[in-house]
Amino acid sequence: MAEQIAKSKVEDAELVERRRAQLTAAAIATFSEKGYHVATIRDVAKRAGVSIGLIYQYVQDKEDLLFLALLDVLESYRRTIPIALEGVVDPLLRFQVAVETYCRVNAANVDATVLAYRETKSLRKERRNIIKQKEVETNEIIASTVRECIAAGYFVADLDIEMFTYQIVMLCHAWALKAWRFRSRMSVDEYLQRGLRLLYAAALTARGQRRLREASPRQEGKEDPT
Amino acid sequence: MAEQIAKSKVEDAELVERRRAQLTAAAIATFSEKGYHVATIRDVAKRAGVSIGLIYQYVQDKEDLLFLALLDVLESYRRTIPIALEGVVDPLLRFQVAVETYCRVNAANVDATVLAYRETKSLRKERRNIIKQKEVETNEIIASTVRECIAAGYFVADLDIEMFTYQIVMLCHAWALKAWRFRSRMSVDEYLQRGLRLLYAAALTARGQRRLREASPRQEGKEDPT
Amino acid sequence: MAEQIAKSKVEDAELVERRRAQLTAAAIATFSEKGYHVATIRDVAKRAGVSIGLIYQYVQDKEDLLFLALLDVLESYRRTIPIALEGVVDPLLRFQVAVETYCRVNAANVDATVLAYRETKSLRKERRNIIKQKEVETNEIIASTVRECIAAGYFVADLDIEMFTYQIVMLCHAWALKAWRFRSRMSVDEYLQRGLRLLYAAALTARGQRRLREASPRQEGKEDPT
Amino acid sequence: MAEQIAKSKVEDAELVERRRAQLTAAAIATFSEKGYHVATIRDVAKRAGVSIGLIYQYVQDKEDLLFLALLDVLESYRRTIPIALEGVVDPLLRFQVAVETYCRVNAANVDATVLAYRETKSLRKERRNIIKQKEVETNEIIASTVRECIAAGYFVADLDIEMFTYQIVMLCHAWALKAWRFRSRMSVDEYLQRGLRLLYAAALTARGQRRLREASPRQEGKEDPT
DNA sequence: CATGAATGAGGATTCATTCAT
DNA sequence: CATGAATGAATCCTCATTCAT
Repeated sequence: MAEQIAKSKVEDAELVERRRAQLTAAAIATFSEKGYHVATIRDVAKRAGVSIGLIYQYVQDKEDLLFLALLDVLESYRRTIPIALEGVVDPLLRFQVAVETYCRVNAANVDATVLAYRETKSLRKERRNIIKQKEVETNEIIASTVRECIAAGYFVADLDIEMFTYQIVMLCHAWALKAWRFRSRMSVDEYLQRGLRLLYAAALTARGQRRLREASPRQEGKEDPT
Repeated sequence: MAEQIAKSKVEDAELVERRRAQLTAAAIATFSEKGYHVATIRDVAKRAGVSIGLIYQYVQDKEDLLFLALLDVLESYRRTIPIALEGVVDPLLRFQVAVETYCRVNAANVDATVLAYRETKSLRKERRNIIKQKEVETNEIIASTVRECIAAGYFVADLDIEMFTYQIVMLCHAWALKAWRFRSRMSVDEYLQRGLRLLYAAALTARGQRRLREASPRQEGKEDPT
Repeated sequence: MAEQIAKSKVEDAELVERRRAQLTAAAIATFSEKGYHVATIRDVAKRAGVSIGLIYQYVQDKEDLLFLALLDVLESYRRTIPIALEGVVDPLLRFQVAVETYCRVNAANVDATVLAYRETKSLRKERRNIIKQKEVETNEIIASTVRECIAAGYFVADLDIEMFTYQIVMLCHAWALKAWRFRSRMSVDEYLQRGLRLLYAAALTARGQRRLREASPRQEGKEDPT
Repeated sequence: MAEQIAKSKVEDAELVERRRAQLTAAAIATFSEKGYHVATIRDVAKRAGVSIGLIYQYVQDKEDLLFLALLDVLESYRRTIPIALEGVVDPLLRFQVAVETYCRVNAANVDATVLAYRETKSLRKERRNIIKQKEVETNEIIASTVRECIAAGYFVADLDIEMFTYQIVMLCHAWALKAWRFRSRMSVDEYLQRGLRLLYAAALTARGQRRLREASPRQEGKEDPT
């Protein structure tokens, strides 16, 4: 959580929570739009509909705002993916749901993802590491579904799990990073399918392929888990 | 070239060339280290070993410096890859050399690549588009080797060329973007081999696999072409 | 008023009014002393006893300060002359009071008048025109008293009103512009009397001359209306 | 002369003369157009068609250029009026020719006159005094024709010579200073006639009036002496 | 003599942060 | 708690002046 780091001058914990959420949202929007350094505290205050002074009661400095913003993005993965996975038991399905959810959350927050790539370096080392740690944890959620698939014999036993997971993650990020190339020509879902098909080639066993064919129809029946 | 955009107050073309190169190098180093907005013109001047005023004789403003820096990175691909490909005829080898070169140039300029991801947005639209265009052109170099491999029957005929190329490119970029994760645990070459192996699975035909096995020994025998 | 043009970042209208007056006074003093371009914002801030940043909360840029300064001078005529004219009914007296007041306000703000002559050109065209317009309006106040004198038969019917008014105005301005010549040798009042005597020759009818002789004693009895 | 003040690094006196004239012309044009402080040495160099370095071989600093420019304007009166007066013997005619010439030179150099009003203060005191002295001398030329007119009985014996002369001078200057008001509505000659008519009222004796009527036809026959 | 590249002090302006209300 | 006026350090950029060629 953010509270470990940033101290607030306000006592009322519930209010702090609410205000911080408000400020974080404004920060993400503002920083994404203008970039962290170009955006001013005034901009954030205006967007949040509060005064400049108010901000400094819940946050120590401008960097806190950036930290809160970046943290929020990473948190949303941790919150969303497990929820989407609930009740899904088949390993291949779990893998698919995890990836799809990750990709969609990402697609729904393109600005925030780009922000993370642009401005993580603007944080002081200590906090940068926290962000990196969060990212590793998120990747781990996907990596674990990969491992399950191997255990279930859907993915080849000698799969390079680390690289495979990273390529999946980069595939999702690329949608945000290179949005200008893809967005006009295909939907996220289409993008993801085309990207995954290539990666499946390296991972799926014969059994996995069979499972995939059976599972596929289900895809259409499933509602957007975001 | 950069000259289409940035006008200099100095006449002597050869001097302009030299000074700009000097400034570009200093800009890449400085902006990479501190970030574009945090770095000051003074920083760049100091690094280049020149006065502040000198900079403004060759460049209109700070953004020009960023533009020059980003352009330089993209240009280095265009310069280097074709040179590395010279004399290489076998399509699969050409693909490999192109990718390796791309990856190595990238690895040799990690800072610059990261800079491109962070700061392209800091350019005004017009210039941002020039940068994007250059990137597309670079990707096209790789894409063309992919097409050659398909024509030669090394890669499957129904390969999703666009996605495949993009995944290759992102694989290379990821080395720079996520250096903190990989660099301590493997070399670039190892990284690239592991990453490529996954992607080859989707691309190689049986014939391509055979060709790859024959070609592989070459890898070890060949010197770094960068 | 100035508000039509310059926007302030501060809301409180009353405070804006007060601060602007403070800044305008400092600007007039500073710019008059050093000249607009030589004077620095720091100089103005110091003179006003405020911080540099404070200035930029009430003014958009340095030129705003100049505009405010020049406007203020012109405004002071519009404020002062009508007040001095209050209750004065005789046309010739009205003319005299108007001219004297104009001349005294001018003499009390020699610096500002000189500033206007020196720096009006430093304003961007739009604003320069506003200044010119104000000047025309001020002249018109005097011109109207001239017309009254003609109507009353004090001034000759075929008087070249425009030129006459302009010469009056220039006479007053010259006190400021050529202060170095006159100031050591005579008082403003004396200067004005000597200058007016020449111009009266062209304007007064016989009846006007008679009226002037009667009115003159009043001069001594009247207090300085500035 | 200017040489008393500004020292040149170049020996050849004739060349210095020529170069200075060239630079002075460029300085007047540039400073008039942009104002002394806004204009750059580069601007002047460009206008003169020489290098920046060249300027510093004939002039010590930027202020020298301003001094040279202002001096040149004043000089042109001293050169031109006596020439125009050559051969003119009648005092009233001499007065008229002097004033007309003054006014026309002034009108032909409106920019320079305005420049003098704007930037004389930008000179260091010592030089400012030289400029003032020149102005006094120029006025003296006109004042002397006034005195001649009094001696000849054309002007009233108790004429306030100083004020009268000054009003004449200001009348001429006003054409330059308030060009925006008059220029579109009348010619310089018309302007001068209308202005003079008012002032004549204070100066002319009955005899002077007669002389003026006789002399007037001359006006049309005389060519522009500028 | 002439050139113009190089220098760097100096000025306008911005904006994170504080604090009195 | 909330506000927003006030502060001033810090930055980009300009331009007079120098000096090597």
